[in-house]
Amino acid sequence: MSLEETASAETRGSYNLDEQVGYILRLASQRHAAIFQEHAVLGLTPTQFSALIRLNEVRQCSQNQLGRLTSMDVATIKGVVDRLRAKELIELNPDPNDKRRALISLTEKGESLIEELYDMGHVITRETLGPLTTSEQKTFLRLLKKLA
Amino acid sequence: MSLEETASAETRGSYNLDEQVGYILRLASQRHAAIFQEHAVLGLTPTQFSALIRLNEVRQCSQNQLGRLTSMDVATIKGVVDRLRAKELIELNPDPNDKRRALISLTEKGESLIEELYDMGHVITRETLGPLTTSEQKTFLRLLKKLA
DNA sequence: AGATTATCGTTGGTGCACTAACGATATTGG
DNA sequence: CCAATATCGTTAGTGCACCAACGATAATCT
Repeated sequence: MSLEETASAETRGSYNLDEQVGYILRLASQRHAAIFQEHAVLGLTPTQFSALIRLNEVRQCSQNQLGRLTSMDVATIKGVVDRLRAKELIELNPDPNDKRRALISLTEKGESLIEELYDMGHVITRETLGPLTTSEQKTFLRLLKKLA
Repeated sequence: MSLEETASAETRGSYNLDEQVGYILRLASQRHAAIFQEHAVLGLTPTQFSALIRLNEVRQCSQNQLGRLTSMDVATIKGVVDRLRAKELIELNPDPNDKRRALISLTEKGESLIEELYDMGHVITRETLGPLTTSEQKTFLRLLKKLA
């Protein structure tokens, strides 16, 4: 990076973008996404990962329920479910009690992946929080949760 | 939300999604995005906001430079620049010394918006960090920056 | 000077995230 | 019982974020 492109410390204005929580939050998310991608199996994305983990917890639920369990919009969870189905990690069956719903569950292939996902998650978390000491990590997670 | 949809604390598996930094980071980003949108003028998005602030700092630069200054991919900054141009907040002029480049700068309309953007940014930051005490906010920002 | 290498901006593709509207089905309340 | 309301999943649109490939232009290095 050339000198002129180093972020200038407020040469103009009384505002430092580099100190704004929203801006830094985006940078941290970008870094985490990159780390995730490095370790991801089957090209799984963070949202796909979350959906699989939740599905393993609840065993079975509708699409919109899964969205709420993972904090995804109905439109977002639809795309995620579509892609997980394409990867044959989940399957949809009609709900006998509600013709609107489809019950989603893990396939055998999905089931057999869970343990590996746990390991993957731990590695990613460890690497993401790597720049912090153990005690800083605890503090950070505690405060971050308050903002979620 | 019905009881069945309350996130279950690891009924299965040795993994708690709700404690993973990536997952919480996504939630916090979602919350910040919602707060931003509430206060945004002209339908500005966080990335558009960042680009305007940086442009006001450097006065003039190329599209890719602006991308680097705001940590955006070349493809991403292109879309942001396109939309800011459509809003007539920035303008592009050919660089006399480099036929590949276009020099980007704020328009008068963009210029006149900056002070308002500073105010807007402060309000958004304050509300986003609202759940934390002042001392927690400092700690949080310090640790978050380490992860960016 | 000429070939290699780098940078500039564009395009197409994928995925996440939200809004809004829609038809179908369920639930609720008078 | 029937009308109003709610929920389910789908679709279309916008925007951010990344990758990969591309032609054009610049810079570098024999």
